[in-house]
Amino acid sequence: MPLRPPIPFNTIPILAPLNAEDRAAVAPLCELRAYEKGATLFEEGQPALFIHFLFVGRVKIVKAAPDRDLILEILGPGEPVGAVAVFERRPFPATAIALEPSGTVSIPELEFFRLIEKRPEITRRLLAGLTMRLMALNRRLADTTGSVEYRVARLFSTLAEQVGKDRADGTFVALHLSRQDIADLVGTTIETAIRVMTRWQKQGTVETEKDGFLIRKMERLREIAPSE
Amino acid sequence: MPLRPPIPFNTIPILAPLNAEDRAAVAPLCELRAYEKGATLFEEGQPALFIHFLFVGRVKIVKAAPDRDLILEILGPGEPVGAVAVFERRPFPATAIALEPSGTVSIPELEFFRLIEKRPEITRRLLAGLTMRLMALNRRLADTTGSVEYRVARLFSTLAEQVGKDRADGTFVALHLSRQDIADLVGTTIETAIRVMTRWQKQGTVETEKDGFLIRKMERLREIAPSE
DNA sequence: CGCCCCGTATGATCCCGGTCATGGGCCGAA
DNA sequence: TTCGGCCCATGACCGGGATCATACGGGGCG
Repeated sequence: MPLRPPIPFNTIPILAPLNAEDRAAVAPLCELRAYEKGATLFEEGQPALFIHFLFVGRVKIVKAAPDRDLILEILGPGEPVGAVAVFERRPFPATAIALEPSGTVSIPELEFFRLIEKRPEITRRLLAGLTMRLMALNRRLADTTGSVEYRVARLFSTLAEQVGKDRADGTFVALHLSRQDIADLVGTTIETAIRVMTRWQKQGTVETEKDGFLIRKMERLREIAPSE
Repeated sequence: MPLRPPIPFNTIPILAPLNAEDRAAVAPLCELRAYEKGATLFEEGQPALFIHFLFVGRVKIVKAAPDRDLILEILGPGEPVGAVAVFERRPFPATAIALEPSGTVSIPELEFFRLIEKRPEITRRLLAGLTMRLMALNRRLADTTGSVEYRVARLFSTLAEQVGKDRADGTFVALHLSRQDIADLVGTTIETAIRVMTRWQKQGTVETEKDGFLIRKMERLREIAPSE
């Protein structure tokens, strides 16, 4: 039962990068669908004719096992449901069932791909959006790993490459960051940031000066292991 | 200086999903380029004519600031360099400079998009690959947050929805997982996993049976806070 | 039967880092 | 000048979890 209210593009990250014009082109293809708890969105083996994006609710992906079903994943709002199968033109490899009352934006794959072949801009924007999100996520993942000391060390290595000015006694970073700033940048508390900085101060690795930092022993910074 | 040796598709996640046929189609467009330390890949404002993928080395993205350059990011092997600008058909918004001797796979954007318009399969595979990686990353990010107890609680909630069989005394999960398995699933050590399980055993939340687990107090599991 | 391996269990210890409290130096405003 | 704020520094303490060591029970197997 196709409906015609506005499509919630912004709650669907994959479609969010589309501009107004693209959206106007895509919108007529979209159906908004509602599923009750326990309803089946699609079943394993069916041809993947629709790209579904979940915008409210929760859906489980299950694979029928010999004795009992096996849940592969549980998807929430914003996530694509079965999109990979659609893109790869394969039948759905598993079954999707609503765990709660759920709503999807569903697009017939045939028309969707016909559209993006006619309007390559859309492809480009989809690729751009996905690429950006991937890079952002990668960064977030990398930045939350490792010990605090490791993260601060990476921060200063980066700063050195950025505004680093080589001097006789080391590399000077002409940037006044408060301990609080450092703590925020690496995601810790001010006390821990202070402790790291004073430790480095004492061992002559990095010194805090009036209007910046002097990195005396860059090697020392690079030697610090993630320890995780 | 275009070279013709094999393209390292597998070190470039965005291109990795392409199959042999696609690769054969894409390969002739690719140039392998080498940059010395300090060399410029492209400069801010230039039209984005090439998609670059870094397969060895390290590249910084800098934006010229009034006094000093500002490093926006540092990219490593496998990452696209300036791809978003290419996809969106905009001039490069910043400059890319090799921090180390680096190598890229570079593809002329015009020919690349001409190719994928001729072979929509490639688009589909690119979209599928990106979507899969995004979903995987999202999951990893979500699953590394919170205390161990919280993560184990989530694991069992999920299992309950999966193979949960309601009984008079609770929900039975007919799945024999060793403590080691549990530890691996939530990313901790075996001892910590054991401690959580014995704690729950004692307080009658989850009991380990011969060939599965009996969840006696599902509410208790849901009450456990992330604590982070 | 005895031996050994594997999985489970538990205690001791240690480290990292967050929280709380306290104190000192510097500076601008009253 | 004095007072209140802000930033830096330091110590005490605690909790989560990793690591190490040890112990116990149940099988398979020579």
